[in-house]
Amino acid sequence: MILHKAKFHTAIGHLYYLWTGTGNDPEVIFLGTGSKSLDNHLKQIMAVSGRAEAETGGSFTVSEKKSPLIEKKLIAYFKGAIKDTGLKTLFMAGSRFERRVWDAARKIPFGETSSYGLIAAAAGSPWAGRAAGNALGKNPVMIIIPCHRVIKSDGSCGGFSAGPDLKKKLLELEGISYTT
DNA sequence: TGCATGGCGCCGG
DNA sequence: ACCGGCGCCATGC
Repeated sequence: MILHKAKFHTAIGHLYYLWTGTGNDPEVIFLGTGSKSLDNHLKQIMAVSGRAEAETGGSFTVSEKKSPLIEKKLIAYFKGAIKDTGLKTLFMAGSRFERRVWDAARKIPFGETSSYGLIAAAAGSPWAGRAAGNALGKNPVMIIIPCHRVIKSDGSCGGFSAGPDLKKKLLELEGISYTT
């Protein structure tokens, strides 16, 4: 399996991503704000695959390569031209619970918010709001899975792995403001 | 197996 | 409104 990694500049700063597939039909494996976070995710993938490799014999090669389509969609999103990137994702790490949480968060529409408790319930564990927060902190594809739309049940903003300021910025792009 | 660690939630003071 | 405490739950070491 071939994994591509690349970096580009956007309205919210540099973004680093990892992807696979073809130019017309890319699958995003990771999207984040730091090269370090990308490398960490790559490590997790290797750790997970190390176990799978024993059975399948499969392996990876990683190379630097851009995806014009991925970059175009994200830039259009930041410009406000589209409300959904429509990009495909591929989870190569993460527990069952984490994947369920990510899938639940993906369904939150542009301009709307949900809460950690509600996401936990949607993931099948109604009282696991805290754990849902942990899982969202490991969201491998920010923006594509809009975990920034998950806020605290009391209406306050809550945390964000890439920094609370960026969370507010992403929400403001959708007409939701946190002046405080 | 146990224990600490979180992007939480709720109730008191 | 702002805390502190306590309960909650999935992970990692």
